[in-house]
Amino acid sequence: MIPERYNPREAEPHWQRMWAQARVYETGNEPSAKPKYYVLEMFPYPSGRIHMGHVRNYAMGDVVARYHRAKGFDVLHPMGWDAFGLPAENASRASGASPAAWTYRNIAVMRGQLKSMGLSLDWSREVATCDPSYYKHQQRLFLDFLAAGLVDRRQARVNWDPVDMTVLANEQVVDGRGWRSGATVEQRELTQWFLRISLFSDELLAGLDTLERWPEKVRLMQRNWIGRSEGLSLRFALDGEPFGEATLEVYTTRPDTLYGAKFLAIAADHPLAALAAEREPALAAFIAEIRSLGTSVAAIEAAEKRGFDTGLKVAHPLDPDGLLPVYVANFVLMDYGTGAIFGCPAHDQRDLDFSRRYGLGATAVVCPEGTDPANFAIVEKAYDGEGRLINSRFLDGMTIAQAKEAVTATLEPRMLDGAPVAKRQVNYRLRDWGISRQRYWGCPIPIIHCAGCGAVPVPLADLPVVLPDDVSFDAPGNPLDRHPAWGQVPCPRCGEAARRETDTMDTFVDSSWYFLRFTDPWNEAEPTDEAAVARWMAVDQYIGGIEHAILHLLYARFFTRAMARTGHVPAAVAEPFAGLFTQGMVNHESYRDAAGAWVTPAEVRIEGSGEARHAFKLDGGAEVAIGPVEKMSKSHRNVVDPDAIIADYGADTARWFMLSDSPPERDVIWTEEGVQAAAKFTQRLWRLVGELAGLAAPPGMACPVTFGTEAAAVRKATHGALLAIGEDIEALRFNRAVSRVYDLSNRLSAAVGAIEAPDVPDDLRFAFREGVEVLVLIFAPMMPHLAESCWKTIGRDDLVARQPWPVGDPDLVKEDVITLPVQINGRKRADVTVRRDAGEAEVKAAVLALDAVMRALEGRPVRKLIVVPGRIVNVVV
RNA sequence: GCGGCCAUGGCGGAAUUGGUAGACGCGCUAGCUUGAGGUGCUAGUCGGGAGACCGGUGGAGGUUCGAGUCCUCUUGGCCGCACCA
Repeated sequence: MIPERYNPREAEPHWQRMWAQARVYETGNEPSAKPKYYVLEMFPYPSGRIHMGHVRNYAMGDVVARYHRAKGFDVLHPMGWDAFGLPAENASRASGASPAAWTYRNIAVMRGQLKSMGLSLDWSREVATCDPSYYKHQQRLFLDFLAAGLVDRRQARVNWDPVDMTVLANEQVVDGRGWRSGATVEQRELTQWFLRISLFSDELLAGLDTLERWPEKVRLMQRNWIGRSEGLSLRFALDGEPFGEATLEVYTTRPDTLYGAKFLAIAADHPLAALAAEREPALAAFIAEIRSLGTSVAAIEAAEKRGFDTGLKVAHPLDPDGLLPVYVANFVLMDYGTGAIFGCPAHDQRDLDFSRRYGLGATAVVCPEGTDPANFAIVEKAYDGEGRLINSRFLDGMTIAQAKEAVTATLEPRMLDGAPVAKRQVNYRLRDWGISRQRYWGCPIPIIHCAGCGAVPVPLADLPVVLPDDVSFDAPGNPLDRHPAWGQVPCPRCGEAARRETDTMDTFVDSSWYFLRFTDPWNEAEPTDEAAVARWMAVDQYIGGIEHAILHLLYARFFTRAMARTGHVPAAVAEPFAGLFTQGMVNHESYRDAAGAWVTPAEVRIEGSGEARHAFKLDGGAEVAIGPVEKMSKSHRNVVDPDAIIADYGADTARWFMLSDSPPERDVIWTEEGVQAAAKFTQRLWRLVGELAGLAAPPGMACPVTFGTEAAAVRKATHGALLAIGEDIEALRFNRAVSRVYDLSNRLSAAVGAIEAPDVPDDLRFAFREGVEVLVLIFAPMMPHLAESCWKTIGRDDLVARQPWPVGDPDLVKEDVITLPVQINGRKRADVTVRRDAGEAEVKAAVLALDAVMRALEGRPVRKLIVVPGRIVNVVV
């Protein structure tokens, strides 16, 4: 009988219905004796359709979820939508549909696509951040943060995106351009709401050390982003107290180089610069010029150190006779440290560049060990290495660390204008998080501005502040500002006419706590339920793209702490994500026609291979140039649509291919050959399982007492694969897990092929039953639909999705006799077969008796004989 | 500029974490089968050599009985931050 082909188009929807009916993937919050496991993939933005990156991300998460479910865990595996954001407004502007209608339509489409992937998600916990039932709680959190002092409202120079007409966080400015629009960012003064993440700088930094299951790369990026530095705040006496100012304060991490100071430099925005500019028009012009360059790409690339002498002088704190000039300089930042520095040209490259331009000199005060100070001169390159102090009076001969300590100890007790000259200070690069956005499609900030009472919180009973439906996008800027009625409300405190805050929150706020909401999404009264959070948090395995290494993950870590402080998260939950995995991208070849236009893979036919590989347009047959392999992107049109692949080959094939070959953290190249191979393998498994169904014992046969050679070999392969694949999945090495399935199917296939007699003995029939069940169960996390169909074929009438993970027996994998490689001088020259538990002496004797060893020795004596038990033997001649 | 990662057959990659380099897949070669909508099977596939054997993990050194794995230098590629005092 010719076995029928496996038809995923029929089987996949069938099993998806069966799973849904049996509600196998829904997880309640009622108490359970099982250990919990929370696996989460970064939730998608509902852009319209899922892409291959989603398929890869969710296939990985689903393997982890299904494996842990089989291992006996209570698994939480939810899904939702990061649904606020600019594209909805842009779509609205283009099509006229409201952002809400556009977003919910996209969610419906994408939910259907995710369901067609057969993911074991608990859809009963689905949330969308744009839904009032979600953002109501976010507004509550904002108000609680405000009451707890974690929110600030202040004037701030902000990054303004002139195309999107909105404020951007520092993190959203990439090379001086808006992360979304690509427009050159301008600086503007606006009143903004800030979340005071900088209060947690130290905690967020220290917490990184506890995140052992995070990639080192991500921890390092966050460490650098927080940017802790230890230094000294130093107050210089201003000569003659200009403008009534007695001192100028600078921040330095190198107080040891104080005797090398040649000048002070202040930022263009420094208050002293403004005062000096009032009496010096040329300085005012210089400041205006610096500001106009702002953070533009041109300014950063030019990177030329420029300054303007204010004419002010300060006294050197260790040399009262020495006066230093004060410059306004373009490379000094107002929002780091005190906005002022002292310049030591010999030991800082920027200071040296500046000094050389303005002829301020450079005195070396640190000399590398082993170099004669008399011959040590700084010309073009500043020296920032280790060494001993020179030209520094009482510091001479000290190491840098000793000199830092000596300067600090000398100046700390000294007073100047009623305050210590020096103060130890820790600085951070991390700034507070400006969350105000002048957009419609975001979470409204629940504040009412009253002329008499100021910024008044919306009473909790009035939440949510719901976005109005009737808005238009025919003018740039924020439609909420232009809405005739929405913003006009009475002040909750005095009852006078007042105005709603029309700014909405940065969408990164929405994604900073969704993983907490998933623990109890049904809770209408509170953002979270303490017991549910305690039960499910932390997320055991979080999976997503490396592009979120800093922003999203840092904000989520901050929110977890801020919510703990405001009573929404138990204090025991220190970190939100115990394990983090960042998966690679999905790449594809790109194609361009003769006119240079990008052509999609679906429009192309490939012929030949290697050098003779050519691509032709399906329509017309014209040859198209095969371009480099790069990230799938709309702009280069090198995208493959998951829907088309699932319709063609089935979800299991797409999932299997996404998990094959490339290690999950690395980029994978989507190829037609790869999909074909995956599709062929599904059919091969189907045929093999069909054959084994005819040869294997019925389910539940008692284990025979003894096994013959063939049956033992089958069992060895089965249990070997089972033990290995469990380790691979737990370590997220999906590519190796895939190769184990190939390997086991090859071995079972060979065993079937070796059968000669029509009567299969009982021991082998048992081994085949065990083998085929294990085979199906170990590929089930990756190809769950095929697994269900195979399970039925082998006479099981329950669901694979409900089966426990089988238990491997390590004893079956071991052999009674083992073959050890024998090296002579580190090179493999022979094999030796010994009993598994043979002692060292026995192994040595066996090795020395080998023909190959005697030949290789050629009568020379053995200098050393190393036996690594169970591994290898090395003969040193 | 500062910080980090990576380099293994024609290709994606594996290597029990210092112990037989190239598992598994793709591609390719040969043969058989099938015979028209994504076939299937068998054998081979790092290089040299008929062979025993010799060489081989970007390059050069080193540590070690033993190095793809550890150390130093070097070449190439990728990523993050970017005037942070």
